[in-house]
Amino acid sequence: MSANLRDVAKKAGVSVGTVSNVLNRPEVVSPKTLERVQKTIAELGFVPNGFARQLRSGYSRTIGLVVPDVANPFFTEVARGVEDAASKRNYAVFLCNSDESLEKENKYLSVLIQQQVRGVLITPADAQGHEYENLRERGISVALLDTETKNSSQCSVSVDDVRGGEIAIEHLLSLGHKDIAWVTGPETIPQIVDRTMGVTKAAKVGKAEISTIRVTLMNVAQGEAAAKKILLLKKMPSAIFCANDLLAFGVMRVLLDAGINIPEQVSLLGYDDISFGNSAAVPLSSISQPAYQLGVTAAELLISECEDSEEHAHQQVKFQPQLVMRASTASK
Amino acid sequence: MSANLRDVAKKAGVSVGTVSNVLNRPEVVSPKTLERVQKTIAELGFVPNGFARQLRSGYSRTIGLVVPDVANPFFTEVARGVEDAASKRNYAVFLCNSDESLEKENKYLSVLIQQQVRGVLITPADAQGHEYENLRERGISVALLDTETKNSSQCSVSVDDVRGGEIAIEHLLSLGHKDIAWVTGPETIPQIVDRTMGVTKAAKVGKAEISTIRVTLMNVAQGEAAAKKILLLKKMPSAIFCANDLLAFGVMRVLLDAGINIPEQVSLLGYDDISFGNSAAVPLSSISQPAYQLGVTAAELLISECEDSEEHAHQQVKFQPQLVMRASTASK
DNA sequence: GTGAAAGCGCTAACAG
DNA sequence: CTGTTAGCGCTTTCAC
Repeated sequence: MSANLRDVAKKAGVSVGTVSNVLNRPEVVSPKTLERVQKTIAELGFVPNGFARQLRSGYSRTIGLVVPDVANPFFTEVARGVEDAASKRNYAVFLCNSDESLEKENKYLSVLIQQQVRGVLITPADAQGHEYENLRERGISVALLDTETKNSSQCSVSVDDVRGGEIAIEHLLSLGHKDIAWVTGPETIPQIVDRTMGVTKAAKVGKAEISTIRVTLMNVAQGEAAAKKILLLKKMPSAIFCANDLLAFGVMRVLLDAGINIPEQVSLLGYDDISFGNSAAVPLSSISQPAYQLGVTAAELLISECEDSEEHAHQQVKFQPQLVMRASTASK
Repeated sequence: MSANLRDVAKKAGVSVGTVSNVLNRPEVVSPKTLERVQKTIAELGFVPNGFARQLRSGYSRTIGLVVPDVANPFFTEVARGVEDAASKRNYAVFLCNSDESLEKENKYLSVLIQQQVRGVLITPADAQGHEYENLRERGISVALLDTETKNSSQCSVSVDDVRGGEIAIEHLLSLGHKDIAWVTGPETIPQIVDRTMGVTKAAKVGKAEISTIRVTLMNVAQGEAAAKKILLLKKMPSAIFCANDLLAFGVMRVLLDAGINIPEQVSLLGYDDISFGNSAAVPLSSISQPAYQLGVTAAELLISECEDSEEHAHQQVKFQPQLVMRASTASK
């Protein structure tokens, strides 16, 4: 088995306390001893046992990241941001996919409690009350990711989804579109609720007519299904706005296959601006969100809360979405 | 703070040993005591401290997953597979991105040792010796992911990359292409070495001429750079084979922008068959790998090794790649 | 069937 | 500056 603190101490001819000091407060150890102990540590390939350390100190250096699905490029980017920022602060990240199911979310939360994570970054599966009191009671910090919080007793990092919905419709309106299909996901998802609110608001102002096509999952296949429904409508809309880019890709495929030109016959607008949008059959116009930055900011906020919960002031950071115009939207 | 074993014991009027028994071997506890203790546990919302438990028992229920970059859709799929399979067995997964750097890989490995993971699933950053003796010495199981191992003392789950390279060239040869550009990554990456071997082998058999364009990272931007180099060649190849789909997307973009038709003027073939290939400007022909399945299989193998290292027989699982023909390759 | 007690490996007082 | 020591919360003999 591998070496432990006592082995190092014995071999270096010092006490365990000194070795512990070398590890945790090297500045209080004399240079000579420091060097000798460090050499021994290297020789033995000693790595401190995290459990024991954490058991003693009461704190781990791990955080949990709970997202609906890392396979969605938006969340993949977010996850990379979280991971990079956490790693910079020497934290390790547990990755959990909730698949937008409350049940899976709870299961993972309980796993994370057992693993004694220091904090949790979560994109809630459900629009309702994200209190996570059971975590807080245990001293686990929680920050909301890509979701805004109403109460100011927790941190959140989000993108203004209401504004995103607005921007999208305003863009389509500016191109002369008044008859717009809104391909959207389950109303249980907070982001969907907000974007819909923005859509409705902008449509009212601009006197546009919105027909809603609701799907159960936000992926390419469901986008294809949605497009098939649109093709059956008595009157084709002149523009289609999708709640994310994956849906838009699915819609694009089916429309092109049906011989409908984009953007000549129908304008198509996505959401998330995932990097592949650029390489699509028709480069996809989209609403861009700073995904990587979102992850970085959230991780930094969470870790700062973990490390000095006294000093820490909860923040609600809100990024602004941006319209990225490519080839898939055009004047009517 | 939250309740611990002693609190439960005191409240229930029993000893800590008994509470521990309730938790771990309920069958040895008398029904009456059992019920009383369980009620107390529920009342106090007691969740055992994982550290202490693991410190004592010596084993955690966590594994580490080290991949070059989760943002690459291929590895995202793999990661989902790993996560799903691990979660089914009640393991939590640490996610680490090595960015194809040995230094980062080592840093993460040391973090994982500290976290006392039970096993590690790794796609090595470097083609050379993946022994990971320092992990094994510590009783941490290691399985290679998307990389074949030479020695039979460890598990590996991989896809036949030599064959993949061959299939690709054979496909292009069958379409009449004899002058092929091979856009590839660093030779330090095992997958690259193997695919190149397959390419070379098939080219020799088919008497094709291969010109190699090497890039440092396997992403879209580098694909664009490679395409610019190809445009400067005195003689354009009639087909381009890229070491992954991201490179191919970059190449596609630049060629289309330069007014070159795909596949009429140049055939383009990718590798990985990521799901967006379908939605690309020209639907991308590619070599498909069972990414999700790869992740699931690797996680199951690793966990089975962790749980009974006595019984466990090391396995080298090798999946076969498959040609997926779409619109980007055609007869010369 | 239950309780007492010895650590797992480490950190953080506290003495010296 | 270094050594000694008491636990962190739990599991696991070993008595009773």
